[in-house]
Amino acid sequence: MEPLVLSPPPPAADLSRRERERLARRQAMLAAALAVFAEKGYETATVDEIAERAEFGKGTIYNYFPGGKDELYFALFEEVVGSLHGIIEREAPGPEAVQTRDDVRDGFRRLMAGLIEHFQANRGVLLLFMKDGHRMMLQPEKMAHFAGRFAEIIDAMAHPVEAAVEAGALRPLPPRAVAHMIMGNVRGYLMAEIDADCDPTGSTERPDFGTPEQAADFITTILFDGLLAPGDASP
Amino acid sequence: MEPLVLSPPPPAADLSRRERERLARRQAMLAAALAVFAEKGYETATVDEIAERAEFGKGTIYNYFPGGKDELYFALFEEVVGSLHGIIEREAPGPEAVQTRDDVRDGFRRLMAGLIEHFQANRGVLLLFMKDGHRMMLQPEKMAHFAGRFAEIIDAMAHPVEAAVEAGALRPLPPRAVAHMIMGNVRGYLMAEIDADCDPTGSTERPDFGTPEQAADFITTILFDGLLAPGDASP
DNA sequence: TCAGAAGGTGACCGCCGGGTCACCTTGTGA
DNA sequence: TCACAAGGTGACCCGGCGGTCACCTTCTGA
Repeated sequence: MEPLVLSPPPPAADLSRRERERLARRQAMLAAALAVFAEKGYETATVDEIAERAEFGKGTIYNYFPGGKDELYFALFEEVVGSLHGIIEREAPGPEAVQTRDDVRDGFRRLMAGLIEHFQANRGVLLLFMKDGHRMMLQPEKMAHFAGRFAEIIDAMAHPVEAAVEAGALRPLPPRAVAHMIMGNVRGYLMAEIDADCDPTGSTERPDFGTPEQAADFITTILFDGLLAPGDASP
Repeated sequence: MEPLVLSPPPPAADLSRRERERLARRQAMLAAALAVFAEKGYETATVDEIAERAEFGKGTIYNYFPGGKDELYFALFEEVVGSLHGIIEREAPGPEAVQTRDDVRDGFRRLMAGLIEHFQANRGVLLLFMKDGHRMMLQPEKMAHFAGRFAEIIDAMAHPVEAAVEAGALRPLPPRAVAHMIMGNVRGYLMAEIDADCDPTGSTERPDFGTPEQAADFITTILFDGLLAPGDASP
C-alpha cells in the first residue's frame, strides 16, 4: 500500500494517548478509503471493503464517520484539495520571479514538475478526483462548496500568471483561463500516464518522458514556446 | 431533450416497416440511455429510468439489449467513438495542408473548432466519456478494446502532426504525445464550460470565449504560438 | 371476425450494499 | 480480582436496482 498524502496528525503534539490513538485510527480509515475509492470509484466502492482494508469492523467506521461513505469521501476531498492548494502556494513563483520571459517559463516549469511529482507519488489522490469529481454536481449544496475550493486553486495559479502578463512576459490572455489550461495539461499528462499503466495491451501510448522533470519540460515547451517550429518572431 | 448524435439509421433504405420501426425504437432507447448516463453516470443511472424516459416498459429494453445496462452503455460508446473518429478523419488537414507553419496552425485550429462545436451540441456524449470513461478499466477484456479505439483516435490525429513535423512546420516532438495534448486541451476546454454551467454559484470561471471559433483561437494561440509574449525568435 | 403470432409490459425475484445496534472485548481503577 | 466504562464488532435489516417471465395487447392475414 502506498503511503498516500494524508498528513500524519499535523498538530499531533501533547494529546492523551487515547486521543492520539483515535487520530491514528481515523487516518488509517481515511487511507483505506482513499485506496478503495481510487481503485473502484465512489459508487462501486463499499464500506465493507474500506473497513476490511483498514482492519476495522464496519461499525467502527461509523463511529468515526457517522455520515458513512459520504463523510469519508468529503473528508478525503478536503485533505486532497488542501494539499494541492498548499503545493501551488508554496511553489508558485512570486510576482518578482515572473518579470522576464525566462523567469516565468522556468517558474512554471518548476511548479508543474512539483505537481507532477506529487501526484505520481499519490496516484490515488488523482484518481479520486478524476473518477468522481463530477459525481457531486448532483448535490447542489456540496457542489457550491467544491466549486469554491476549485476556484481557490485556480486563483492561486492565476496570480503569478496575472503578474507575468502585467510584466509583459506573457501574452495578454485572461489569467484564469490560462491557469485553467496549465492545470488541465498537468492533469492530462498524469491521466495519460495512468491510462497507459492500466492498459494491459500497450496500445495506449505511454508518454515516453519518465521523470517529472522531463514531463514538465515537454508541457512547458508546448505551452510556453508553442508547437510551431521556431523561425522569425511569432505572430 | 437534445437531438444527440446517434446517427439516424444511416443505411436506412429499403427495409420492411417492421425493421424500420425496430431500428427507430432502438435509437430511441439509445438516446434515452445517453441522456440518463450523461446526467447520472453509469452506476447511478437505472434501467427503469432509461425505460421510462424512452417511454417503453423495462422488459422491452431487454428485448432490444439482452445484455441490459452494460450493452446499452457499450453500444453508445461505439457510436460515440465512431463519430469522434469520423470528425477527425474528415476535418484533419491532409499531409499537403501541413507544409507551412501557417497552414498547420490553421488546419488544427479548424479541426479543434469542429470538435468543440460537435461536443457543444452533444454534451451528453462528452459527459458519458468523462464521467465513466475510467469505469471500464475494471473489466480487462473490455479495457483492451477501448484502449484500442482510443489509440485509433490518437493515431488519426497524430498523422497530420507527424507530417507537419517532417515538413519542419512543427517542433520535432513525439507526434502521438502532441496529439494527446491537443485532444486533452479540447476536452479540458469543454469540461471547463460544462463545470461552469453546472455551478450555481458562478465561482467557477466561465470561459469567456463563447463560440467554438473563439475557443479554438484561444487554444491554438497557446498551443501553437506559445504563452510567452512574442519577442525575438523563441529558443 | 377471429386465430395466431409478435412482441411490449411491469409485477416480481434475489442480491447487494448502506446503515444500525445489541453484544462482547479490552482496558482501567480500586 | 472484580466491576464498570469505552468502544469495537458483525449479524441483521431494508430499500433499491438489475434482470426475468407469464401475461396481455396489437397487429396480421385469412
